[in-house]
Amino acid sequence: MTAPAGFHPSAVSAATLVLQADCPSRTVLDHVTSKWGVLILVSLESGPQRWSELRRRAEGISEKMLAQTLRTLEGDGFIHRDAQPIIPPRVDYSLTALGAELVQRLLPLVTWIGEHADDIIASTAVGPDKVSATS
Amino acid sequence: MTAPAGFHPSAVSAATLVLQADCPSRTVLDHVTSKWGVLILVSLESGPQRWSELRRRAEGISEKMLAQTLRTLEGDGFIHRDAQPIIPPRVDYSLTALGAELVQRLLPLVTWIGEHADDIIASTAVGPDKVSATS
DNA sequence: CAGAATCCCATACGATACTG
DNA sequence: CAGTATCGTATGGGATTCTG
Repeated sequence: MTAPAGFHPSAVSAATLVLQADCPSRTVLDHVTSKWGVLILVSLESGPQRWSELRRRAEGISEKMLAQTLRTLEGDGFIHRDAQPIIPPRVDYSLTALGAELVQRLLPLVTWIGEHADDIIASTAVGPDKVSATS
Repeated sequence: MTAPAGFHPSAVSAATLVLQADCPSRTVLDHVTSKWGVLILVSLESGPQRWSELRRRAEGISEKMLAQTLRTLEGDGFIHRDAQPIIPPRVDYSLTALGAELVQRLLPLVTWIGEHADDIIASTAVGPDKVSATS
């Protein structure tokens, strides 16, 4: 079907699947890379967390987007939702095995970005070469 | 508690930077994980490509978004733009050294998604799932 | 506390037309 | 060929309010 098993174990073939418009991987990628998807997943990497805790950790997220992102990620099987029928309610979110696998691929990315973001933003030269420096 | 004693402090801290609202890494992450950012970067992994070729490979992208995404990524220093002053124009885009580093962190992610997307989407149980209308 | 529902706006995005 | 400019729409997403 989509992943020819007989091909070389080259990572490229599976990676380029996402370039195809009709491929399911496009959808999953969109879910994960949605504005808050990565942040929620990365936050959960440090263990199960409650709603209020996630909301605090993913700085700036609104309740609406937290709920929406959590539901999408849960629908994809990345996140497990544990609602305890008590008053007041307590709901814990955690990574599923699948989610944990995903996050393992996410961490190198966000870590690298975290380490290089300063340089990248600092050198914001919105031009091919240095924009005419000092002229 | 946010500082688990038994973990590797370096890796965790850089990864969680992105959770902070004011952190530059948030901006870079948004650029990279923008709707078309990942696709452009992954596409360029297989070597320098012309405008028209990128447009063809990133299926579904509009000219506007191709231009916009390329400029943002170029501004971040991930992509190099080589415009040849000939008629008709020929412009080649390629990854910079920085961009290549980034893509190395992107490939495991998109590869993994490419390999698991079918399962993920297939089992899409979004709450009270609608009965599959095979008709 | 953990959400759902509603309102509403900003902008991301696509389609088209135009240009050097 | 490789864009830019303009326009219109869809949707993302924040603020607020309400509920069990």
